[in-house]
Amino acid sequence: MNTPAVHIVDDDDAIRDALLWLFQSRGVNARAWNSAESMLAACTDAMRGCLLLDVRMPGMSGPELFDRLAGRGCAMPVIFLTGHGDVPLAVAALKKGACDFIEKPFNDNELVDRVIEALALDASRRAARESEAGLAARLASLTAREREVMERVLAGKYNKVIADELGIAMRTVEVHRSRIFEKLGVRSAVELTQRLHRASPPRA
Amino acid sequence: MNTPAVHIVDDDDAIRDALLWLFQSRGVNARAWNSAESMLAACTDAMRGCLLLDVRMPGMSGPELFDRLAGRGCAMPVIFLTGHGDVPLAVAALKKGACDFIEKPFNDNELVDRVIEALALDASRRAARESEAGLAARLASLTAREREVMERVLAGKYNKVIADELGIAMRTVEVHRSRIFEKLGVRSAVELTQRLHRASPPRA
DNA sequence: AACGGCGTTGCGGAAAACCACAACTTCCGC
DNA sequence: GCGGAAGTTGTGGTTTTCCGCAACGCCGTT
Repeated sequence: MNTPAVHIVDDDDAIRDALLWLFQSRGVNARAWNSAESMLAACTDAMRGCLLLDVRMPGMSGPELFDRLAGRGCAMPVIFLTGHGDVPLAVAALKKGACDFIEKPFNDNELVDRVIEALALDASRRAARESEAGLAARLASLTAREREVMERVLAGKYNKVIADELGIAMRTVEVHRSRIFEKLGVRSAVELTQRLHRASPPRA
Repeated sequence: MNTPAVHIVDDDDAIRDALLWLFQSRGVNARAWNSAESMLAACTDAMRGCLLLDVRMPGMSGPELFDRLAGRGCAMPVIFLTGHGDVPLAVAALKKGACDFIEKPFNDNELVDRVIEALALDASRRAARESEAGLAARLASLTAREREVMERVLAGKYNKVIADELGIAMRTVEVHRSRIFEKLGVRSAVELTQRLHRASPPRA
């Protein structure tokens, strides 16, 4: 049901149809909405692919929809389509994380290329999140105490020190430690740190 | 000598002077060049701050200068100034890593704000590179053999296994190991992995 | 009350890491 | 050839980690 697709949002019937035809003729799955509101209502987390949004529409505008979706945690790449070359708008959109910003009239081949890029971006992002999600689930299965211990293990502290800090016996720390490793599927503190750093790379 | 500054490149004398005056009146250090070529010739790695480039200039254009500087490894954030609202150009510039793209006529306050942002970005980037450079220098001081050992330590292998793989005695591995820790200023394998991951975050 | 999850602890031992002291070889440049 | 850097190894001993086995108390559910 939720196969990756380019999700077109445009109030102009003619343009929607033309875009649908264009993408389908190129073998790209496409769906269309005639308003930002209807798309927003239909959007679920399971939706995959990318968005192709008209900037200027009656009611909710493209950028507005973009903000709403972002606020909702939607991670699909967004490409804007605009008829009037508004540079500040384009700059603002890209700085907010839009994937692309294309002026009408557009070149069919170029548009399709950009969309395919965006679809690929979504796929790779999604793959990255998958593996993160797996780790997150495992992290969630840790008990509070185990997390306290893990924190200190990651700080490179000796079990002895950790025991002192938490006011418990060394043996207890050892038990927690091995439970942590078991639950997270790693075999050493080194692997642990690497897993965590891979999952949540430091970003400014 | 190389205090952070906004480096203005514009062929129009009047605009250059106006910009210089604007920034200096706001307490922002500024320097100016009348062509991309002269700026390129004067640019050194030690130069700090940000660039404010006119897009359209006789000879080398702003975007062209941007490319050249990027190729040379210059890391200063770049803001483009353009008189003619060219959306595809703006999109291309931002996607290539430009910091901002502003249309003339610009609002003085806004321009200054953007420049200040860019200067801050440069400062923080530079700080990040500093610490990376420190680590890189230490890594460089490792001998080839030590690097071989480090690799395997980071893989979470036992000294015993490493010794087998390298065909040397366990004791030798221990010596290398402690040398590595000493040279890199860490006290455990855990700290080591964290240092390395902090310095070079994984990016797609 | 019985059961299970969680946190706790002790004992005892195997494995691994860590360390100071001491020494040998090779290779390279002065 | 001498001095030094790098790589290598051994001895002996301390410290830490890692584990299986066994057990107790608390708490919430059934």
